[in-house]
Amino acid sequence: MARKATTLADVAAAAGVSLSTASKVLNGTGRASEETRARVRETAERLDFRPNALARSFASGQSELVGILIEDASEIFSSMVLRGAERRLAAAGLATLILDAQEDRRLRSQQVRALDARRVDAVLVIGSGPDYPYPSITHEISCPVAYAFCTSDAATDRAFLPDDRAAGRIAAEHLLSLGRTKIAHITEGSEYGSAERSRGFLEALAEAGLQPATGAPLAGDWSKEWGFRAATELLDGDTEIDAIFCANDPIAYGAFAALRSRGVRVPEDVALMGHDHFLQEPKWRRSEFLTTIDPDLTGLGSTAAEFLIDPSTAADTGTSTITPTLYVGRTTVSPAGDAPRSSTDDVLAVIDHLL
Amino acid sequence: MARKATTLADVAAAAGVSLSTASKVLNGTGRASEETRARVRETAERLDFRPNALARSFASGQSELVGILIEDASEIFSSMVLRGAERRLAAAGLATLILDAQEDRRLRSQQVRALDARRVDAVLVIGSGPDYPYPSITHEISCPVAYAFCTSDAATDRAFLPDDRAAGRIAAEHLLSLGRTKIAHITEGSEYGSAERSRGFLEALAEAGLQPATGAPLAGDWSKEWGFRAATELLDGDTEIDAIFCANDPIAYGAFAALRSRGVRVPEDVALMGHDHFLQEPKWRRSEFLTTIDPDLTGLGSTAAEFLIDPSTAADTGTSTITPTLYVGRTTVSPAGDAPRSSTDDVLAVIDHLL
DNA sequence: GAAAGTTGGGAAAACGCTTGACCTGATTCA
DNA sequence: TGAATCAGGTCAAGCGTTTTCCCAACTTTC
Repeated sequence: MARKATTLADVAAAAGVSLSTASKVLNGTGRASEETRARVRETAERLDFRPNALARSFASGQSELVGILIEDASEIFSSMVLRGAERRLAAAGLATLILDAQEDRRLRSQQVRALDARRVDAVLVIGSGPDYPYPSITHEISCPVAYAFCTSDAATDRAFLPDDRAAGRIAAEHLLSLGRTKIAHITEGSEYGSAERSRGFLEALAEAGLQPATGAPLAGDWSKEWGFRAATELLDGDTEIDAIFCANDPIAYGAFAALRSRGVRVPEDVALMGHDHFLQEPKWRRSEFLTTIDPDLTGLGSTAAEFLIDPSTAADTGTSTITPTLYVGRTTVSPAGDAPRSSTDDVLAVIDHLL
Repeated sequence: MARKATTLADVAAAAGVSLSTASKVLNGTGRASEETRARVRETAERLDFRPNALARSFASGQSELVGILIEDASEIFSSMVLRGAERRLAAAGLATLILDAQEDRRLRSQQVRALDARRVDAVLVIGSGPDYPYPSITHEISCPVAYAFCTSDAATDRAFLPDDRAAGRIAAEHLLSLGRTKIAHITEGSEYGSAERSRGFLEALAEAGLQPATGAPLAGDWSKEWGFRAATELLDGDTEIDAIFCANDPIAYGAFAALRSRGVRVPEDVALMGHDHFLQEPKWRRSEFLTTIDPDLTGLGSTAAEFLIDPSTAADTGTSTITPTLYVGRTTVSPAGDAPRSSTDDVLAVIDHLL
């Protein structure tokens, strides 16, 4: 500990130049002969000069710090956005100050003040999804603000959202491209939630002159239990189906269990797909089992970060969306030829036994 | 944006006092009459004075920022430690600067310099577990450093680890308390890894005059596949067992699948337990299915943070351990009375964790 | 009623760096 | 040859606080 830090003044003195010259050389601003540059650099190195970032920030008015206001960092979706943003910012040499509001309004405004006090260069707000507009903080702080995974309640704020509608379309197009036509849709039923996803799905279906096998989507909640129940009822009913699009992965897993328990072959008899893809993260959970759609939340995070780093990369106002990606797994397309059975197959066997 | 910030000087002038008086009042240092205090405070309030934290830090030498150096924030164990630490620090009004080294040595030392440059008040290193000693950075930076979820390679550094030995003991004691005596132990086999956990387990067993049913623990890796395989072999062999302690939860889930696939009842025929408990986080994954031991990694994080906030709370050198907690689930104790227990629940649990 | 203490408050020196104005000598241009 | 240009540097003014002295005016104390 306690090693009296060497200051720029020390370096300047040791190198026989003025303070300002030393500063300019080390920052690459201003002019200096090649010789002087070298001497200053070498001296700084030799003296193990570590610029005091506090002083620098203070003097230059740039903290090289960006604040991230997140509603709930332990929530899986937000945390993916966070990760994407962090990486991008780190790559740009910006440190991040992450404040978790834990859904507490009072805390939130305190935190805005704290970020303002620390003179962060920019703020990224990570919300709880498209359905929860964030109270705009753009005017409470004097730096650029972007909203990721939420909109702000001020329409002119810069926001980034996943393209849920596209996700729905992609799902429909994938299933249609496989020749499936009797497609069921198990979704969540609140007014918001999966609405856009379903809308996109229905649109694409309609463009192909189709509608869900059940007429309307089956609406419940986001749980695997609901998936299990819905699929079971579907099988017990008399609508014939050859595919199911579930609004999220848990529902799809539940549906899968139901299908298998009735001896329905997936994907041969019924193709199954979900949406989220995060169950396959991190590495230890990776699998190529379920066909699903990845809203690319980390991409969303990095895009939002990119905007803050260099606002010219995007329109500086309004909301833009991130295009999702389809991940094809074994629940819509059978492995080619006699692909080696994975240990997952064992599990499937187990499930069969259990029921 | 751009609201020209009001400075302390503005406040002082408006309140008709000197700069220093204003500063003292607002910080509660120095002396001032009650009347002056009130006036200054009121003026600051009225002018919406937001102290420039950068300047303050610069002047006072205290950044009110603690750096967190984490090896891999996307790794579940470290991230729990991180969460615990963050919460504790936030509660103490300290912001955290989180740097993810992503297991890159060069990056790591850059990051240490970055933290030093920013004059953080303390640094918390979050490692990758007891088996990966972290190269001590204590002398590369002039502030207190604590190591959480790892030791440093300098014995005198302050480190915090989970008490793996105690975890093993607790497991044994739980199973013994249930009257089980033919207990198998499926663990991971590297030299380090689960060694302490197993040691504690074997010790406690020995104290009861027992040893594992199989004589020695079954050693493999950390995967559910290994759990499945080991349990299968166990059932195929001729050692009789009435309980299995698995070194982690994935192994336990694999073992569960194997047991169920053979029609073995859990817990009636064989009691099963694991270790980790994190699969049950976050909320949407919570379940009380598997009996397991929680190493209390968030507690570890907050304890380490506590140490940095107030070093007097603990010895200021050496390693200390965090006591784990037992969570009793349905794999060792049947639900009381005739609680409904559909096998569907089990299946869903399996799907959830294995696929 | 003088010495000693206490209380309220101010002046000014850091803190370490950035930055723009300015200076000097050499080179170029007309 | 004189003016204009330019490279290479230096000077000094901030930046917004904290903090260390120091002072004046009261209060006690003996």
